Amino acid sequence: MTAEERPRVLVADDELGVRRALQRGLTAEGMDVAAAADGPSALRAALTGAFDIVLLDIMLPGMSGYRVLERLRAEAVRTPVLLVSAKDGEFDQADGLDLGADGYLVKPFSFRVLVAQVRATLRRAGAETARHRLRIGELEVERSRKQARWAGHELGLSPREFAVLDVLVGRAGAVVTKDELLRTVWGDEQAATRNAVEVYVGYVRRKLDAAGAGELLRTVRGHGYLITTPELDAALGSGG
Amino acid sequence: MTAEERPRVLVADDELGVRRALQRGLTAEGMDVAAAADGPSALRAALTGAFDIVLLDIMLPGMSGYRVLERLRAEAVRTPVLLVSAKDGEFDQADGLDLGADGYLVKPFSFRVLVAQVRATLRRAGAETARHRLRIGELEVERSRKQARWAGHELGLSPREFAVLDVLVGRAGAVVTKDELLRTVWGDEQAATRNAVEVYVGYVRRKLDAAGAGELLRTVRGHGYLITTPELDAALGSGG
DNA sequence: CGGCGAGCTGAGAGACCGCTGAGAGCCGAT
DNA sequence: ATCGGCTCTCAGCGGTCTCTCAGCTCGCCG
Repeated sequence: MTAEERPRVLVADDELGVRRALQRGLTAEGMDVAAAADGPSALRAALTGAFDIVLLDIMLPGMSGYRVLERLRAEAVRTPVLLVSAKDGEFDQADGLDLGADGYLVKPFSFRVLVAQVRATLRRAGAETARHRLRIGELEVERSRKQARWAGHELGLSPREFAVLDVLVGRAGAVVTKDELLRTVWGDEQAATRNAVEVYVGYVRRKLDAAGAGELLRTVRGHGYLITTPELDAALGSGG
Repeated sequence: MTAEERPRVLVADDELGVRRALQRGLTAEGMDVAAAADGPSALRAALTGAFDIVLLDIMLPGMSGYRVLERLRAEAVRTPVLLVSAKDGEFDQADGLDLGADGYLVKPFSFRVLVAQVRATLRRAGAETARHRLRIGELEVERSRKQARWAGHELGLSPREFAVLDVLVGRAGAVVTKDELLRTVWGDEQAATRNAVEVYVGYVRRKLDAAGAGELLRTVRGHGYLITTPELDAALGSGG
């Protein structure tokens, strides 16, 4: 597990100002930030497992932060979650921690405390729990087992193929260029050419097709490749 | 996770009343509690690694909680630490988390919040605690006796073979690479080559086969070896 | 409509991976 | 000294995987 990549943070808050501020601030701290404005979309985005940490406001429209957290844990998603609340009642805090939260922040919090919390939580979780299992729709990528499944059906990828899919899924919702794939999968020496990437994406595609995942891995002509879901589009697209 | 044993808690606080109260309360919650009244003795106790969690007051005679924590981490002791303080300044909190604390409590805290924090932290750390007797389906590995059995039938492994199986079983459900096995079984000097790992996995396999455990130890080409069972797959795949 | 460049793919060579049998070296027990 | 068990290396074998090449398709632009 590469040590210091850019951590991916999901911010779930109903106030546009908060989302904007956190997005700007955390980006400046070297993190990739996605945002969700309501409970259901926060849950959908978090369920993909594509994030290293979730900042979850408790009072969200559609579905409370508590219930989002509860559902997440019920689905065996172990992404670290920091609960954020304007309340400071002890009951809230105890309930949140019992539900499997990894920390608690009370509004108004200082940005410095927030960053320290996020960093500490990321450090604690390390590479082990975070983004251990990724889910994009029916696609499941289990890193500890080097296994990829579509609708429960094992794809049987070779190591290279798995590495390619892993990178794409890890950056789900964003276009990944061929050069990026070359760098991360083939290494910085870049022994291989870009065509190798095309060939391997082709292999992965064939196996996805065979399992029934037709249009999942898309080509964005002139830019690279993209794996996404509507949920992620929403979170990553709306800048706040 | 493993069945709930009694967690061992170290309480470091200079006020006798607080120590008494926590001792009584946490014991009633099913935990074993030890207490330290000053920094140096807290450090000495924590350095033993015999605790599952440390409640560390920041203002301690002889040595501040910060420095205790710092020394602990410097000595590579990773026991979870909850910092406790009367202060609520943001700087304290940020510093503590940066030093490697696992949580923060501000006095006066309610007992309910404390217990929730402790539980949450234990739960988080819990997965990695050592286990003595491992069971993977019909396979039983008894570490203290260096014995492995399949369906009650002793396998008769040599020390090396046992060590290999032990690592694999300890990581059941995840792929273990040959280099990882080399490091953990053969030691960091890596006197042996990767082929030695292949040879020993072969030996272990033969003995497992002889006992009737055919497909247990699988090869994941290009990645390493994997021991798993349908039950484990199910647990990791949904319930966690 | 024609041309260009981007991307896709079938074929194939060679490298690489993992397994195995044989056996050398080492050690403790007899 | 001899034996047997354990550890580990070596060489060789299938078999798979990786990656290049060349030809092809397709979308885009003028």
